[in-house]
Amino acid sequence: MRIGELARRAGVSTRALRYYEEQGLLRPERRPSGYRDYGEQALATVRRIQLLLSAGLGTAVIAEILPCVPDDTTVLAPTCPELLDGLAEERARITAAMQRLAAARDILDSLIATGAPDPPAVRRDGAACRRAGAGQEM
DNA sequence: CTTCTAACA
DNA sequence: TGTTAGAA
Repeated sequence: MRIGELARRAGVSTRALRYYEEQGLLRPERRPSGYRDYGEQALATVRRIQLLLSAGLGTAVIAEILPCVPDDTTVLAPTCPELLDGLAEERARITAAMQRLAAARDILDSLIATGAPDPPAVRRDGAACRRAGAGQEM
């Protein structure tokens, strides 16, 4: 199948499919026309890539994991031991990130609790108060 | 009409 | 990632 069909069936953009290829996650064949030609198994592969991406893994890690997984598996079957170690490390990174975010939230909580603007927000410089968080990209 | 590459937002 | 130009 060509890229458009795979994109529709997998629910991803053609842009993503070309990107996965660039990252070494997919290796479609080429037709004489230069068009990419994907096999049926590509659909399962893309689904696995999506699953791993949603697990927070980077394309580099996924590129290592994919070849360890049997093509016929619905999702991810029990895999190689060294792979499990890598996944455990990823889990640890997520745990660490959660703790950093929790710490950041605690600081914001204290700032919010402290600044009860009963006496209307008065600023000596008379400048306008900007809304905190504006332009935050999350 | 579909895809390709490359590049910009 | 989305999008787009220009070519096939």
